[in-house]
Amino acid sequence: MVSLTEENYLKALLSLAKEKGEVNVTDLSKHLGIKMPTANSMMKKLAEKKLVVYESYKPLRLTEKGKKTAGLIIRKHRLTEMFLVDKMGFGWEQVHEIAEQIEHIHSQDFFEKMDALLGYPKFDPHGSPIPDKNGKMEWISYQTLTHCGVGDVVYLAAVTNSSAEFLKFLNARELKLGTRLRIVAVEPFDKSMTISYDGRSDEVLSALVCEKLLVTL
Amino acid sequence: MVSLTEENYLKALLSLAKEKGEVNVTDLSKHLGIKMPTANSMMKKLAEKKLVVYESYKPLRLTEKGKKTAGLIIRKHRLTEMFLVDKMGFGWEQVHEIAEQIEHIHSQDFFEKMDALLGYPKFDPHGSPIPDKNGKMEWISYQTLTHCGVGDVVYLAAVTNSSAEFLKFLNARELKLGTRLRIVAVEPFDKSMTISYDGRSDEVLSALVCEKLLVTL
DNA sequence: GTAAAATGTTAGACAAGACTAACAAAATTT
DNA sequence: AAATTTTGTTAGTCTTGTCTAACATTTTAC
Repeated sequence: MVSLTEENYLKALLSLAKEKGEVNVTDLSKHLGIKMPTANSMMKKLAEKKLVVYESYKPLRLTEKGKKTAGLIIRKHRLTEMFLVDKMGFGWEQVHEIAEQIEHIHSQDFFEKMDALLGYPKFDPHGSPIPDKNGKMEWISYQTLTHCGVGDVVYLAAVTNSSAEFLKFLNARELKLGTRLRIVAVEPFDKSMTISYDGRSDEVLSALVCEKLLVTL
Repeated sequence: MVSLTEENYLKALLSLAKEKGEVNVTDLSKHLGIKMPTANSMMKKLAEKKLVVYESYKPLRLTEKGKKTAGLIIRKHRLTEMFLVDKMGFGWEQVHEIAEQIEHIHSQDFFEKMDALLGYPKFDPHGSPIPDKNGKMEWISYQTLTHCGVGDVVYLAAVTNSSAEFLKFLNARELKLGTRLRIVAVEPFDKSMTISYDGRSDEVLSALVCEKLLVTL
Protein backbone atom coordinates (compact mmCIF):
# COMPACT_ATOMS: atom_id res chain seq x y z
CA MET A 1 0.00 0.00 0.00
CA VAL A 2 1.18 3.50 -0.82
CA SER A 3 0.46 6.32 1.64
CA LEU A 4 -0.79 9.75 0.63
CA THR A 5 2.67 11.15 1.36
CA GLU A 6 4.37 8.51 -0.73
CA GLU A 7 1.95 9.24 -3.57
CA ASN A 8 3.03 12.87 -3.52
CA TYR A 9 6.69 11.88 -3.72
CA LEU A 10 6.04 9.60 -6.68
CA LYS A 11 4.08 12.27 -8.49
CA ALA A 12 6.87 14.78 -7.90
CA LEU A 13 9.45 12.31 -9.19
CA LEU A 14 7.50 11.72 -12.38
CA SER A 15 6.96 15.44 -13.02
CA LEU A 16 10.60 16.27 -12.41
CA ALA A 17 11.75 13.38 -14.57
CA LYS A 18 9.78 14.89 -17.49
CA GLU A 19 11.08 18.40 -16.98
CA LYS A 20 14.70 17.51 -16.45
CA GLY A 21 15.36 13.91 -17.45
CA GLU A 22 16.89 12.88 -14.17
CA VAL A 23 15.98 13.82 -10.64
CA ASN A 24 18.19 14.80 -7.76
CA VAL A 25 17.32 15.04 -4.10
CA THR A 26 17.70 18.82 -4.00
CA ASP A 27 15.13 19.42 -6.74
CA LEU A 28 12.77 16.88 -5.26
CA SER A 29 12.89 18.46 -1.83
CA LYS A 30 12.45 21.95 -3.24
CA HIS A 31 9.52 20.82 -5.36
CA LEU A 32 7.78 19.34 -2.34
CA GLY A 33 8.79 22.07 0.10
CA ILE A 34 10.57 19.70 2.46
CA LYS A 35 14.16 19.39 3.65
CA MET A 36 16.71 17.22 1.93
CA PRO A 37 17.17 14.58 4.62
CA THR A 38 13.43 14.00 4.63
CA ALA A 39 13.38 13.40 0.91
CA ASN A 40 16.46 11.24 1.23
CA SER A 41 14.97 8.90 3.78
CA MET A 42 11.74 8.67 1.83
CA MET A 43 13.72 7.63 -1.24
CA LYS A 44 15.20 4.76 0.74
CA LYS A 45 11.74 3.77 1.85
CA LEU A 46 10.36 3.88 -1.69
CA ALA A 47 13.39 1.91 -2.86
CA GLU A 48 12.48 -0.85 -0.40
CA LYS A 49 9.01 -0.88 -1.88
CA LYS A 50 10.57 -1.25 -5.36
CA LEU A 51 9.10 2.04 -6.53
CA VAL A 52 12.38 3.91 -6.85
CA VAL A 53 15.95 2.96 -7.75
CA TYR A 54 18.15 4.50 -5.11
CA GLU A 55 21.93 4.40 -5.00
CA SER A 56 23.95 6.77 -2.84
CA TYR A 57 25.04 9.94 -4.60
CA LYS A 58 23.38 8.86 -7.83
CA PRO A 59 20.37 10.51 -9.51
CA LEU A 60 16.98 9.11 -8.61
CA ARG A 61 14.93 6.95 -10.97
CA LEU A 62 11.44 5.55 -10.79
CA THR A 63 11.09 1.82 -11.42
CA GLU A 64 8.43 0.64 -13.88
CA LYS A 65 6.19 -0.03 -10.90
CA GLY A 66 6.92 3.46 -9.61
CA LYS A 67 6.14 5.03 -12.97
CA LYS A 68 2.86 3.19 -13.22
CA THR A 69 1.83 4.14 -9.70
CA ALA A 70 2.75 7.78 -10.31
CA GLY A 71 1.02 7.74 -13.68
CA LEU A 72 -2.19 6.49 -12.14
CA ILE A 73 -2.15 9.29 -9.57
CA ILE A 74 -1.65 11.85 -12.32
CA ARG A 75 -4.48 10.16 -14.20
CA LYS A 76 -6.77 10.73 -11.21
CA HIS A 77 -5.58 14.31 -10.88
CA ARG A 78 -6.22 15.18 -14.51
CA LEU A 79 -9.53 13.37 -14.78
CA THR A 80 -10.62 15.31 -11.72
CA GLU A 81 -9.55 18.63 -13.22
CA MET A 82 -11.47 17.82 -16.37
CA PHE A 83 -14.53 16.84 -14.39
CA LEU A 84 -14.41 20.00 -12.31
CA VAL A 85 -14.23 22.18 -15.40
CA ASP A 86 -16.56 20.29 -17.74
CA LYS A 87 -19.15 18.92 -15.36
CA MET A 88 -19.09 21.29 -12.43
CA GLY A 89 -18.42 24.62 -14.08
CA PHE A 90 -15.14 25.58 -12.42
CA GLY A 91 -12.60 27.78 -14.21
CA TRP A 92 -9.31 26.18 -15.25
CA GLU A 93 -7.55 28.38 -12.69
CA GLN A 94 -9.57 26.92 -9.80
CA VAL A 95 -9.14 23.21 -10.28
CA HIS A 96 -5.53 22.37 -9.51
CA GLU A 97 -5.83 22.81 -5.75
CA ILE A 98 -8.98 20.72 -5.48
CA ALA A 99 -7.64 17.97 -7.75
CA GLU A 100 -4.50 17.87 -5.62
CA GLN A 101 -6.68 16.48 -2.85
CA ILE A 102 -9.15 14.39 -4.80
CA GLU A 103 -6.35 12.51 -6.57
CA HIS A 104 -5.78 10.60 -3.32
CA ILE A 105 -9.31 9.20 -3.10
CA HIS A 106 -9.24 5.39 -3.10
CA SER A 107 -12.06 4.34 -5.36
CA GLN A 108 -11.63 2.92 -8.83
CA ASP A 109 -15.35 3.32 -9.44
CA PHE A 110 -15.26 7.01 -8.71
CA PHE A 111 -12.65 7.81 -11.33
CA GLU A 112 -14.05 5.36 -13.86
CA LYS A 113 -17.40 7.08 -13.54
CA MET A 114 -15.77 10.45 -14.09
CA ASP A 115 -13.93 9.09 -17.10
CA ALA A 116 -17.14 7.71 -18.61
CA LEU A 117 -19.18 10.85 -17.91
CA LEU A 118 -16.47 12.90 -19.59
CA GLY A 119 -16.37 10.61 -22.62
CA TYR A 120 -12.85 9.26 -21.99
CA PRO A 121 -10.93 12.50 -22.49
CA LYS A 122 -7.29 12.43 -23.58
CA PHE A 123 -6.28 15.84 -22.21
CA ASP A 124 -6.97 17.86 -19.09
CA PRO A 125 -8.12 21.51 -19.07
CA HIS A 126 -4.52 22.70 -19.21
CA GLY A 127 -3.72 20.61 -22.28
CA SER A 128 -1.75 17.95 -20.39
CA PRO A 129 -2.28 14.35 -21.46
CA ILE A 130 -4.33 12.08 -19.19
CA PRO A 131 -2.48 8.79 -18.57
CA ASP A 132 -4.37 5.61 -19.51
CA LYS A 133 -5.57 2.95 -17.07
CA ASN A 134 -2.05 1.50 -16.96
CA GLY A 135 -0.59 4.85 -15.99
CA LYS A 136 0.98 5.31 -19.42
CA MET A 137 1.12 8.84 -20.72
CA GLU A 138 1.50 9.98 -24.34
CA TRP A 139 4.30 12.50 -24.42
CA ILE A 140 3.37 14.89 -27.14
CA SER A 141 6.27 17.18 -27.86
CA TYR A 142 4.89 20.66 -28.12
CA GLN A 143 7.21 23.62 -28.46
CA THR A 144 7.24 26.53 -26.07
CA LEU A 145 6.20 29.85 -27.56
CA THR A 146 9.74 31.03 -26.82
CA HIS A 147 10.99 28.90 -29.68
CA CYS A 148 8.83 30.66 -32.27
CA GLY A 149 9.96 33.52 -34.46
CA VAL A 150 8.39 36.67 -35.89
CA GLY A 151 5.66 35.90 -38.40
CA ASP A 152 4.96 32.39 -37.08
CA VAL A 153 1.32 31.43 -36.65
CA VAL A 154 0.66 28.79 -34.00
CA TYR A 155 -2.09 27.43 -31.77
CA LEU A 156 -2.00 27.42 -27.99
CA ALA A 157 -2.05 23.72 -27.06
CA ALA A 158 -1.13 23.56 -23.40
CA VAL A 159 0.28 25.43 -20.42
CA THR A 160 3.06 24.08 -18.22
CA ASN A 161 1.90 25.83 -15.06
CA SER A 162 -1.52 25.35 -13.48
CA SER A 163 -1.25 27.93 -10.73
CA ALA A 164 -4.26 30.16 -10.23
CA GLU A 165 -2.12 33.31 -10.63
CA PHE A 166 -0.75 32.33 -14.01
CA LEU A 167 -4.11 31.17 -15.36
CA LYS A 168 -5.82 34.34 -14.15
CA PHE A 169 -3.19 36.26 -16.05
CA LEU A 170 -4.12 34.33 -19.20
CA ASN A 171 -7.86 34.76 -18.49
CA ALA A 172 -7.39 38.52 -18.26
CA ARG A 173 -5.93 38.42 -21.79
CA GLU A 174 -8.53 35.96 -23.11
CA LEU A 175 -5.80 33.46 -23.90
CA LYS A 176 -7.46 30.02 -24.09
CA LEU A 177 -6.34 26.65 -25.36
CA GLY A 178 -6.82 26.50 -29.13
CA THR A 179 -6.32 30.23 -29.64
CA ARG A 180 -4.53 31.03 -32.91
CA LEU A 181 -1.51 33.22 -32.20
CA ARG A 182 0.55 35.30 -34.60
CA ILE A 183 3.97 36.46 -33.46
CA VAL A 184 4.32 40.14 -34.33
CA ALA A 185 7.66 40.88 -32.72
CA VAL A 186 10.34 39.50 -30.44
CA GLU A 187 12.36 41.87 -28.29
CA PRO A 188 15.97 40.69 -28.53
CA PHE A 189 16.96 42.15 -25.17
CA ASP A 190 14.56 40.31 -22.87
CA LYS A 191 12.94 37.85 -25.32
CA SER A 192 9.49 39.28 -24.61
CA MET A 193 7.05 38.71 -27.46
CA THR A 194 4.34 40.77 -29.06
CA ILE A 195 1.51 38.60 -30.33
CA SER A 196 -1.88 39.08 -31.95
CA TYR A 197 -4.93 36.82 -31.76
CA ASP A 198 -8.73 36.93 -31.89
CA GLY A 199 -9.83 40.46 -31.12
CA ARG A 200 -6.55 41.30 -29.42
CA SER A 201 -3.60 42.75 -31.20
CA ASP A 202 -0.10 43.54 -29.99
CA GLU A 203 -0.36 41.88 -26.62
CA VAL A 204 3.10 41.80 -25.00
CA LEU A 205 4.15 38.68 -23.11
CA SER A 206 7.32 38.36 -21.05
CA ALA A 207 9.70 35.48 -21.73
CA LEU A 208 8.67 34.01 -18.38
CA VAL A 209 5.12 33.73 -19.67
CA CYS A 210 6.12 32.57 -23.16
CA GLU A 211 8.11 29.64 -21.90
CA LYS A 212 5.03 28.35 -20.06
CA LEU A 213 2.93 28.35 -23.22
CA LEU A 214 3.10 25.26 -25.42
CA VAL A 215 2.07 25.60 -29.04
CA THR A 216 1.54 23.60 -32.24
CA LEU A 217 1.52 24.62 -35.88
CA MET B 1 -6.87 23.67 12.27
CA VAL B 2 -8.58 20.31 12.61
CA SER B 3 -6.80 17.24 11.26
CA LEU B 4 -8.51 14.52 9.25
CA THR B 5 -8.29 12.24 12.28
CA GLU B 6 -9.81 14.84 14.56
CA GLU B 7 -12.61 15.38 12.07
CA ASN B 8 -13.48 11.71 12.26
CA TYR B 9 -13.63 11.82 16.04
CA LEU B 10 -15.94 14.85 15.96
CA LYS B 11 -18.22 13.20 13.44
CA ALA B 12 -18.38 10.06 15.56
CA LEU B 13 -19.19 12.10 18.66
CA LEU B 14 -22.05 13.87 16.90
CA SER B 15 -23.52 10.62 15.52
CA LEU B 16 -23.32 8.88 18.86
CA ALA B 17 -24.80 11.88 20.66
CA LYS B 18 -27.88 11.57 18.41
CA GLU B 19 -28.28 7.86 18.86
CA LYS B 20 -27.73 7.75 22.59
CA GLY B 21 -27.87 11.26 24.05
CA GLU B 22 -24.53 11.12 25.80
CA VAL B 23 -21.30 9.57 24.68
CA ASN B 24 -18.81 7.47 26.59
CA VAL B 25 -15.28 6.54 25.67
CA THR B 26 -16.09 2.87 25.14
CA ASP B 27 -18.78 3.55 22.53
CA LEU B 28 -16.60 6.12 20.83
CA SER B 29 -13.65 3.78 20.54
CA LYS B 30 -15.84 0.91 19.31
CA HIS B 31 -17.47 3.16 16.75
CA LEU B 32 -14.10 4.24 15.38
CA GLY B 33 -12.44 0.84 15.70
CA ILE B 34 -9.66 2.08 17.95
CA LYS B 35 -8.61 1.28 21.50
CA MET B 36 -9.90 3.17 24.50
CA PRO B 37 -6.68 4.89 25.53
CA THR B 38 -6.35 6.31 22.04
CA ALA B 39 -9.84 7.79 22.19
CA ASN B 40 -9.16 9.04 25.70
CA SER B 41 -6.07 10.98 24.76
CA MET B 42 -7.74 12.41 21.68
CA MET B 43 -10.58 13.68 23.88
CA LYS B 44 -8.07 15.58 25.96
CA LYS B 45 -6.59 17.03 22.81
CA LEU B 46 -9.99 18.08 21.48
CA ALA B 47 -10.82 19.54 24.89
CA GLU B 48 -7.74 21.77 24.65
CA LYS B 49 -9.00 22.93 21.27
CA LYS B 50 -12.38 23.75 22.87
CA LEU B 51 -14.21 21.26 20.69
CA VAL B 52 -15.13 18.83 23.45
CA VAL B 53 -15.96 19.13 27.17
CA TYR B 54 -13.86 16.54 28.94
CA GLU B 55 -13.90 15.73 32.65
CA SER B 56 -12.44 12.52 34.04
CA TYR B 57 -14.95 9.70 34.37
CA LYS B 58 -17.77 11.90 33.03
CA PRO B 59 -19.64 11.44 29.74
CA LEU B 60 -18.26 13.31 26.75
CA ARG B 61 -19.98 16.36 25.27
CA LEU B 62 -19.29 18.44 22.17
CA THR B 63 -19.02 22.19 22.71
CA GLU B 64 -21.00 24.48 20.39
CA LYS B 65 -17.84 24.92 18.36
CA GLY B 66 -17.44 21.14 18.25
CA LYS B 67 -21.03 20.64 17.14
CA LYS B 68 -20.66 23.18 14.38
CA THR B 69 -17.41 21.66 13.14
CA ALA B 70 -18.89 18.16 13.18
CA GLY B 71 -22.08 19.40 11.51
CA LEU B 72 -20.10 20.92 8.68
CA ILE B 73 -18.25 17.67 8.06
CA ILE B 74 -21.54 15.78 7.96
CA ARG B 75 -22.83 18.43 5.58
CA LYS B 76 -19.93 17.74 3.25
CA HIS B 77 -20.49 13.99 3.56
CA ARG B 78 -24.17 14.15 2.73
CA LEU B 79 -23.86 16.68 -0.07
CA THR B 80 -21.27 14.37 -1.59
CA GLU B 81 -23.55 11.34 -1.31
CA MET B 82 -26.32 13.26 -2.98
CA PHE B 83 -23.99 14.43 -5.72
CA LEU B 84 -22.70 10.93 -6.36
CA VAL B 85 -26.22 9.55 -6.70
CA ASP B 86 -27.94 12.40 -8.52
CA LYS B 87 -25.16 13.74 -10.73
CA MET B 88 -22.85 10.79 -11.23
CA GLY B 89 -25.27 7.89 -11.32
CA PHE B 90 -24.04 5.84 -8.36
CA GLY B 91 -26.42 3.61 -6.40
CA TRP B 92 -27.23 4.61 -2.82
CA GLU B 93 -25.34 1.55 -1.63
CA GLN B 94 -22.09 2.73 -3.25
CA VAL B 95 -21.73 6.24 -1.98
CA HIS B 96 -20.99 6.03 1.74
CA GLU B 97 -17.41 4.82 1.33
CA ILE B 98 -16.51 7.44 -1.24
CA ALA B 99 -18.17 10.27 0.69
CA GLU B 100 -16.25 9.16 3.79
CA GLN B 101 -13.11 10.30 1.98
CA ILE B 102 -14.39 13.31 0.07
CA GLU B 103 -15.85 14.86 3.23
CA HIS B 104 -12.28 15.77 4.21
CA ILE B 105 -11.56 17.85 1.11
CA HIS B 106 -10.69 21.44 2.06
CA SER B 107 -12.51 23.60 -0.43
CA GLN B 108 -15.59 25.67 0.31
CA ASP B 109 -16.08 26.26 -3.38
CA PHE B 110 -16.21 22.57 -4.16
CA PHE B 111 -19.09 21.84 -1.81
CA GLU B 112 -20.90 25.06 -2.60
CA LYS B 113 -20.80 24.12 -6.26
CA MET B 114 -22.20 20.68 -5.45
CA ASP B 115 -24.92 22.26 -3.35
CA ALA B 116 -25.90 24.64 -6.15
CA LEU B 117 -25.82 21.97 -8.87
CA LEU B 118 -28.06 19.80 -6.71
CA GLY B 119 -30.49 22.66 -6.07
CA TYR B 120 -29.76 22.98 -2.34
CA PRO B 121 -31.08 19.61 -1.22
CA LYS B 122 -32.32 19.11 2.34
CA PHE B 123 -31.81 15.35 2.52
CA ASP B 124 -29.20 12.86 1.37
CA PRO B 125 -29.94 9.66 -0.60
CA HIS B 126 -30.57 7.76 2.65
CA GLY B 127 -33.13 10.27 3.91
CA SER B 128 -30.77 11.91 6.43
CA PRO B 129 -30.97 15.68 6.76
CA ILE B 130 -28.14 17.75 5.30
CA PRO B 131 -26.87 20.31 7.85
CA ASP B 132 -26.97 23.97 6.76
CA LYS B 133 -23.91 26.19 6.21
CA ASN B 134 -23.67 26.75 9.97
CA GLY B 135 -23.56 23.03 10.61
CA LYS B 136 -27.09 23.02 12.05
CA MET B 137 -29.18 19.95 11.35
CA GLU B 138 -32.98 19.64 11.44
CA TRP B 139 -33.80 16.64 13.56
CA ILE B 140 -36.95 15.21 12.12
CA SER B 141 -38.34 12.54 14.41
CA TYR B 142 -39.30 9.63 12.24
CA GLN B 143 -40.43 6.37 13.79
CA THR B 144 -38.77 3.05 13.16
CA LEU B 145 -40.92 0.50 11.37
CA THR B 146 -40.66 -1.59 14.53
CA HIS B 147 -43.06 0.83 16.24
CA CYS B 148 -45.86 0.25 13.71
CA GLY B 149 -48.69 -2.20 14.12
CA VAL B 150 -50.70 -4.49 11.88
CA GLY B 151 -52.80 -2.56 9.36
CA ASP B 152 -50.68 0.60 9.52
CA VAL B 153 -49.83 2.24 6.21
CA VAL B 154 -46.62 4.26 6.20
CA TYR B 155 -43.98 5.65 3.84
CA LEU B 156 -40.30 4.76 3.96
CA ALA B 157 -38.58 8.06 4.80
CA ALA B 158 -35.02 7.15 5.73
CA VAL B 159 -32.62 4.37 6.66
CA THR B 160 -30.33 4.51 9.69
CA ASN B 161 -27.61 2.38 8.15
CA SER B 162 -25.76 3.24 4.96
CA SER B 163 -23.67 0.09 4.61
CA ALA B 164 -23.52 -1.46 1.17
CA GLU B 165 -24.73 -4.81 2.54
CA PHE B 166 -27.88 -3.42 4.07
CA LEU B 167 -28.74 -1.26 1.09
CA LYS B 168 -28.19 -4.14 -1.33
CA PHE B 169 -30.63 -6.12 0.79
CA LEU B 170 -33.20 -3.35 0.31
CA ASN B 171 -32.39 -3.07 -3.42
CA ALA B 172 -33.05 -6.80 -3.83
CA ARG B 173 -36.54 -6.21 -2.41
CA GLU B 174 -37.13 -2.99 -4.38
CA LEU B 175 -37.48 -1.05 -1.15
CA LYS B 176 -36.81 2.61 -1.97
CA LEU B 177 -37.33 5.86 -0.07
CA GLY B 178 -40.91 6.99 -0.53
CA THR B 179 -42.31 3.47 -0.90
CA ARG B 180 -45.79 3.07 0.63
CA LEU B 181 -45.76 0.14 3.04
CA ARG B 182 -48.69 -1.74 4.56
CA ILE B 183 -48.03 -3.86 7.63
CA VAL B 184 -49.71 -7.20 7.10
CA ALA B 185 -48.53 -9.04 10.18
CA VAL B 186 -46.15 -8.87 13.12
CA GLU B 187 -44.72 -12.07 14.53
CA PRO B 188 -44.89 -11.70 18.34
CA PHE B 189 -42.03 -14.12 18.98
CA ASP B 190 -39.22 -12.36 17.06
CA LYS B 191 -40.95 -9.09 16.06
CA SER B 192 -40.37 -9.84 12.39
CA MET B 193 -42.88 -8.08 10.13
CA THR B 194 -44.74 -9.05 6.99
CA ILE B 195 -45.30 -6.05 4.74
CA SER B 196 -46.81 -5.35 1.33
CA TYR B 197 -45.94 -2.60 -1.10
CA ASP B 198 -45.85 -1.82 -4.82
CA GLY B 199 -45.87 -5.07 -6.73
CA ARG B 200 -44.58 -7.02 -3.71
CA SER B 201 -46.84 -8.65 -1.18
CA ASP B 202 -46.03 -10.47 2.04
CA GLU B 203 -42.34 -9.61 2.19
CA VAL B 204 -40.95 -10.68 5.57
CA LEU B 205 -38.44 -8.39 7.33
CA SER B 206 -36.56 -9.30 10.50
CA ALA B 207 -36.71 -6.96 13.50
CA LEU B 208 -33.07 -6.11 12.84
CA VAL B 209 -34.04 -4.76 9.44
CA CYS B 210 -37.23 -3.06 10.66
CA GLU B 211 -35.46 -1.02 13.29
CA LYS B 212 -33.20 0.45 10.61
CA LEU B 213 -36.16 1.66 8.54
CA LEU B 214 -37.61 5.06 9.44
CA VAL B 215 -41.14 5.81 8.33
CA THR B 216 -43.79 8.57 8.28
CA LEU B 217 -47.58 8.48 7.99
C1' DG C 1 44.66 19.58 -9.23
C1' DT C 2 43.47 21.60 -5.00
C1' DA C 3 39.99 24.76 -2.67
C1' DA C 4 35.43 26.08 -2.36
C1' DA C 5 30.71 25.29 -3.21
C1' DA C 6 27.01 22.44 -3.92
C1' DT C 7 24.84 18.31 -3.11
C1' DG C 8 23.91 14.11 -0.48
C1' DT C 9 23.91 11.31 3.85
C1' DT C 10 23.77 9.98 8.76
C1' DA C 11 22.32 10.52 13.38
C1' DG C 12 19.27 11.94 16.57
C1' DA C 13 14.98 14.62 18.01
C1' DC C 14 10.06 15.55 17.77
C1' DA C 15 4.81 15.51 16.98
C1' DA C 16 0.72 12.90 15.71
C1' DG C 17 -1.83 9.05 16.30
C1' DA C 18 -1.93 4.52 17.22
C1' DC C 19 -0.87 0.47 20.60
C1' DT C 20 -0.32 -2.66 25.26
C1' DA C 21 0.04 -3.29 30.10
C1' DA C 22 -1.12 -1.87 34.42
C1' DC C 23 -3.82 0.70 37.50
C1' DA C 24 -8.16 3.47 39.19
C1' DA C 25 -12.92 4.58 39.54
C1' DA C 26 -17.77 3.63 38.86
C1' DA C 27 -21.48 0.61 38.21
C1' DT C 28 -23.60 -3.76 38.92
C1' DT C 29 -24.54 -8.00 41.21
C1' DT C 30 -25.66 -10.61 44.84
C1' DA D 1 -22.10 -3.21 51.44
C1' DA D 2 -18.56 -6.09 49.62
C1' DA D 3 -17.13 -8.46 45.40
C1' DT D 4 -17.06 -8.44 40.65
C1' DT D 5 -17.43 -6.44 36.26
C1' DT D 6 -17.27 -2.65 33.37
C1' DT D 7 -15.46 1.56 32.21
C1' DG D 8 -11.86 5.04 32.27
C1' DT D 9 -7.00 6.57 32.89
C1' DT D 10 -1.88 6.62 33.02
C1' DA D 11 2.55 5.37 31.45
C1' DG D 12 5.40 3.98 28.14
C1' DT D 13 6.29 2.15 23.25
C1' DC D 14 5.98 2.26 18.12
C1' DT D 15 5.55 4.10 13.26
C1' DT D 16 5.22 7.80 9.98
C1' DG D 17 6.86 11.83 8.36
C1' DT D 18 9.01 15.73 9.55
C1' DC D 19 13.12 18.53 11.37
C1' DT D 20 18.32 20.24 12.60
C1' DA D 21 23.16 19.58 13.07
C1' DA D 22 27.07 17.44 11.62
C1' DC D 23 29.58 14.97 8.32
C1' DA D 24 30.72 12.99 3.46
C1' DT D 25 31.04 13.09 -1.38
C1' DT D 26 30.84 15.31 -5.94
C1' DT D 27 31.14 19.09 -8.78
C1' DT D 28 32.86 23.56 -10.02
C1' DA D 29 36.09 27.20 -9.99
C1' DC D 30 40.37 28.93 -10.11
